[in-house]
Amino acid sequence: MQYFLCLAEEKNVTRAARQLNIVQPALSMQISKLEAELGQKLFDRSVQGMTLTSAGEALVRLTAPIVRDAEYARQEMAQLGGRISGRVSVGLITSVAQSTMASSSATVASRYPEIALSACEGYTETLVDWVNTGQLDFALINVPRRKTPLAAHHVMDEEMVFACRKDCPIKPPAKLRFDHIANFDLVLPSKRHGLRLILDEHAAALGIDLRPRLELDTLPALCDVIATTDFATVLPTIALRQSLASGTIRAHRFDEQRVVRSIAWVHHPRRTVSVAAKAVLDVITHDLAQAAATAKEFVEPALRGANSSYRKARKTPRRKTRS
Amino acid sequence: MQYFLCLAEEKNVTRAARQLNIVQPALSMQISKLEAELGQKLFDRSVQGMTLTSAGEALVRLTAPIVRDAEYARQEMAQLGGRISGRVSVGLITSVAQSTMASSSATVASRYPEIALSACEGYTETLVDWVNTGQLDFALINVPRRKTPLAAHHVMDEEMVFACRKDCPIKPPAKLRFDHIANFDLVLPSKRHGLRLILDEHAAALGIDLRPRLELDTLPALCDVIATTDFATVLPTIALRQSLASGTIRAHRFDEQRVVRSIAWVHHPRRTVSVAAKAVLDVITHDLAQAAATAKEFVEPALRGANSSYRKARKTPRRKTRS
DNA sequence: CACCACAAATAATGATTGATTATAGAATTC
DNA sequence: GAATTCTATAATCAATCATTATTTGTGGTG
Repeated sequence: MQYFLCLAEEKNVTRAARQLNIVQPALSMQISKLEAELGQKLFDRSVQGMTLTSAGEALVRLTAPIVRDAEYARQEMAQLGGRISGRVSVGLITSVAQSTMASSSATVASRYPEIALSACEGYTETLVDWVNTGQLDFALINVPRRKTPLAAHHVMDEEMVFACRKDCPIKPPAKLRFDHIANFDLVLPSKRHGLRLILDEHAAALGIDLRPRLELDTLPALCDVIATTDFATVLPTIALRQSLASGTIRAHRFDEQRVVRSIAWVHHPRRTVSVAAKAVLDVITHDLAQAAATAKEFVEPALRGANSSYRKARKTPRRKTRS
Repeated sequence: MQYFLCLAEEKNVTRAARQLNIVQPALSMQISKLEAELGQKLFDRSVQGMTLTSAGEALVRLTAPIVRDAEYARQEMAQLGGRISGRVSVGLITSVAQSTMASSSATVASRYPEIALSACEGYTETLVDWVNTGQLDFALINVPRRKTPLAAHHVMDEEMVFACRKDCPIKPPAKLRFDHIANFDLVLPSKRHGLRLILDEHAAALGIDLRPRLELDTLPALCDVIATTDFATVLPTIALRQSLASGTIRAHRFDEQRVVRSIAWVHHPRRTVSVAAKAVLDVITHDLAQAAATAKEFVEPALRGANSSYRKARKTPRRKTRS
């Protein structure tokens, strides 16, 4: 039924199927089955797609409220939350885990005492794997360039910034370009890391060859290296948040040739996400947005507009320490 | 979801499951799965059944309109009928087939030109089998004493009456009892026939032993024998309709120890009946009721009350000849 | 207290559904 | 006329759901 409505909107089996996270023949079959069951044609087939017959239009009118009600019911039940329970296991890429889990796990524990949460950290690729096999209910990952078989939902975009020690001898120029980083000794995540892949791709597109002197996958360690040596790095802001807040390092936004990484949450396309899992997701994304917002305040040059003055207003931003 | 609402009403898994044409563990599993998905208990389990929690009540309020709308949508789509199409194959016990198919097939053909109808005749038992294997969309059968695995819906009850030649030498008494039939030479359907089973059971309950001199399963032939010889029989009225209308035989209602057979339509419990099939079913049941009504007019003694005078009003009832 | 009766839950197996890959057919477009 | 784009069909494979058989738990009864 969902299928039918989606197709009715898209008027194109292939596209609708993609949107529904299934393959085209599956949709074709379901639709023809539906038509057989109702004993009437719902679509007029043409080469530029499928268009509703009058019967199809009638069915849209009849079924639209149903899915609307169903969606509403789901949400209502989720909000009935005091008693939400269940086992929820999530996977997070390290940057997300580092910046959210301390606070998020506490929030979940207090707000949903009957949820048993299990969070694990891992590389995008392995997390996708865990989700696929059902070991994880969902995962927050870097959007992979390659198609995954999972249902993905965008969470946020985040800029990757240059970072080095506070009093680094080599000062980055005011208008920092990505290719300037060749002048620094770099410490970066290994190739197994999604962030590194993004950097490599970006560099390759600009004809640069990234050759870090050091490769480190554990972010706290990496930050520590930055803070205590003259190494520099390029990381998303939230990964640097702790160190930025403590004032040991500083971060510079690129003026052009910006690098952006996107975070998405993924789940098994044909397994419904429990309300408990959704609740956990909400908590984490909320904390993640929070973390990103505060982290962004430390990056130089300050963003133009309201944000900038806002940042200047408080030199020592408080941060939630809820763990 | 249907399951949930049904259980909410019944408050008893076993009974609800029976009503849903599934077995008890199936329902148990589905419900607990639903609870896991929503992360909250929907029922309080006790020994005298299951009672809704507040969350369960909330879900009832939320889902009841959905199934209502869905049911409404089904019906609407069915009524949008001009264009109903599809292949429909039905099975009918002989008595029903004889009295309806001539007219019903014509009606279906004219009213639903895009339905391809295939009707077959058979014994209750074999028809049930065909339905089970999916060779038939549904069947009209005698309600079997044994449980079938099919979903059954009552269609009509019908009296079985004594019948013999118009000028039979042995006149049946005014107040006919079932055990009187032992005085006649009987021709009855064979033991393979559902009607015969009903008669045998009825006879056994009364301590009578039915020993027909002749066994015939083809109803027209049987009627012919009745009309042309001194044999007598006991059959449901509609099976005798043709011969009664032509005046060659006469039928007598039993005064006591009545025999009633029930007709039901059955379909695969987990296969949805297409609207085309439903349309065909409607036509057949309508014609069947019609046939039963006209057939009843010929049976003696006339029924008391309104019916009786109605019958007397027209000695030569017209009958639809639509074939 | 053992025993039975009844209701629901669990486990193992089996059938049906639905998704997937691969492929074919029909209609445009270049 | 080859390539592209869209939908439909066929065969295979996985997951869901239902079934039978069995177990657990609770209350009534001799």
